[in-house]
Amino acid sequence: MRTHNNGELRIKNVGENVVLAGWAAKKRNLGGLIFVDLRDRSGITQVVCKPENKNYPILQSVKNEYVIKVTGKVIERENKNKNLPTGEIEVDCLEVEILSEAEATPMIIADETDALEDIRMKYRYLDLRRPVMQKNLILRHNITKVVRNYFDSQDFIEVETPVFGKTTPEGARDYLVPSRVNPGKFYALPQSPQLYKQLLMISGLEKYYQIVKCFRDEDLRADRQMEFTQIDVEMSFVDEEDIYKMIEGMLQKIMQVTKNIDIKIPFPRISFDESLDRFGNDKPDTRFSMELKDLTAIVKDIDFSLFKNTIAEGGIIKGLNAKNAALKYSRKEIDRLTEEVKKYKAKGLLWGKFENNSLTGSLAKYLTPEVEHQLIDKLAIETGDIIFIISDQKNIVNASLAYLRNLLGKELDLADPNKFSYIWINNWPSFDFDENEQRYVAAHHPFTSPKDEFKDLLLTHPEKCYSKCYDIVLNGFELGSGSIRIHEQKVQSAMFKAIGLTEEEIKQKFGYFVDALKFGTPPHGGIALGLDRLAMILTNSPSIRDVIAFPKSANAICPMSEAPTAASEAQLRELKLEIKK
RNA sequence: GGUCUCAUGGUGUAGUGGUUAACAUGUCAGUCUGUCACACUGAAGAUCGCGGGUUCAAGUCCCGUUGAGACCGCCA
Repeated sequence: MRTHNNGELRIKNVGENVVLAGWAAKKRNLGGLIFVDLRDRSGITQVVCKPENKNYPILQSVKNEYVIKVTGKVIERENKNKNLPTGEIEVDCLEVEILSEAEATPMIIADETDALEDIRMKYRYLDLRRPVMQKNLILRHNITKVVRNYFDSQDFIEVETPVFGKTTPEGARDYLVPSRVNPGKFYALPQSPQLYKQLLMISGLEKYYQIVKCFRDEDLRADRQMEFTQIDVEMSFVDEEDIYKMIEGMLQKIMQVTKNIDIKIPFPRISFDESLDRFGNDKPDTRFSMELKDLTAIVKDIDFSLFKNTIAEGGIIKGLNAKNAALKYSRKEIDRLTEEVKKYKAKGLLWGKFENNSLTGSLAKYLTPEVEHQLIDKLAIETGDIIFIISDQKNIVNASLAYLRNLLGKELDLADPNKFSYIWINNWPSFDFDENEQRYVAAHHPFTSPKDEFKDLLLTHPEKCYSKCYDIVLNGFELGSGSIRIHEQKVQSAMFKAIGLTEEEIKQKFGYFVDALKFGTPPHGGIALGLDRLAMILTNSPSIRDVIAFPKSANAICPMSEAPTAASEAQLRELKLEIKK
């Protein structure tokens, strides 16, 4: 049908007869001369038509987003457009055929559309005509292409695992699918192919990967969808080092191909505890420093009831120093930040500016010269800096300061959007204590191997156990999470008991897996990386929705198709389900 | 489950309780032979999300409701 796409013609093609097709992105009718910007996935070529051409009236009738086919000759432009790759040439039209007409679109089809997200989602097919969206999807495609090539070159096998599976008790809420053939019973959609991939290791596949859809029935966010894609990896006869190396190699390739950036490997690594200590959370944005400092020891003796009470109740006092930001943060701005940290249950935000060699601000009057000195030293305060301090229970201090750190990073332009800063967070605690359920739950999942020295403490001192678990973090986003798995039946059984499962429950929920462990299990481990998040970060998109072709809204609704919809009575009858009144 | 924000021509916004709801863009008609955000002239296009209330008077204030978004909880 066509001889060229709309992005490829150059000055060297002048004189060639070509056939182009695409959407009329823009028509400029000068009266005696018509220009049409013909757009397809590859770009835009300008078509020109003069009144003496017999097709002039046809082109006159063409409107935005009509699909047309143009036969013509490549000519050099009188006025060149440097902003367009094809800007040195244009196609002098000989024949025009309207392939399909278009109504006026509800949104402008251009990178800089003015439509808000709900309109973009409702007319997603039009939104996806925008070059910027196509670029996002193409980058995503390039990631998966690199992933497949990389793992293939490393002797991995891609294996597909079932979508209809068994409900998993730990972790996120499952999506349930009623079974018509087995009335009253339900499949669960996988939150991850965790057990399948471990079974594949037991089967002796040794190196598995899969680019796989996963499902979680939890509330959505800008970086979370109910269905999402993971790069899922599992390897046998490996330790943590082997996994780090393999994944670093993959990410290095991805950065080369998609961003033309050579990232340094190995990535830095810090422990979970260190991350919490220095950044307040387990997913630090390491593009900038501005680390948190524990000030409890320094300020413990000053006469300030807030600090005294905090310490008496077992809390801590931490702070950070925003270099050179004193001028940017007026009283009003500080009040705004105070409101922001309240989201994370901080009751207030102490601050201080360094002026004329002394600290001013909400903290100043409580400080002795001695303590002031130590503070200045600890936070490396210089003229023009502003410090923020929060005094509360440890988890509140960390959560709110971590949030404040990210917020300041954004507002002070410390987080360079063109920088990509990977870091491993490892050495995680094996368990969290669930206050609601009053029991220990697996911090990662119950198949994560404890560090060797803690294997015997699972049942006696779960709070002391650390695991062979690691997260890969990029620019403050948790990109992936993995672990060396438990391959010894004894340890697995201790782990299940530690999280409060009875023999009965273990058998009922994980019986098939426990059985499998009996028959010769290689040491194995793996990781799963969020493809959507990676694509989101690499395209500098504000939302994961910008790298998913047809995403759901925050209320788990497809704004285009309006799914989910009510089921018909007949459908429910077949499933032997009650109709919701 | 909770907190907050938003809803006004197709799209994006403005709109001190008071006349005919304003602007940009898009659409339509016309003029125009070198535009590329073409330019210029003109026109059409809104029961101000929905329901109730306060008031002489509501796009504006109040209550409810629906939808959208951000965040907390939840979720790796």
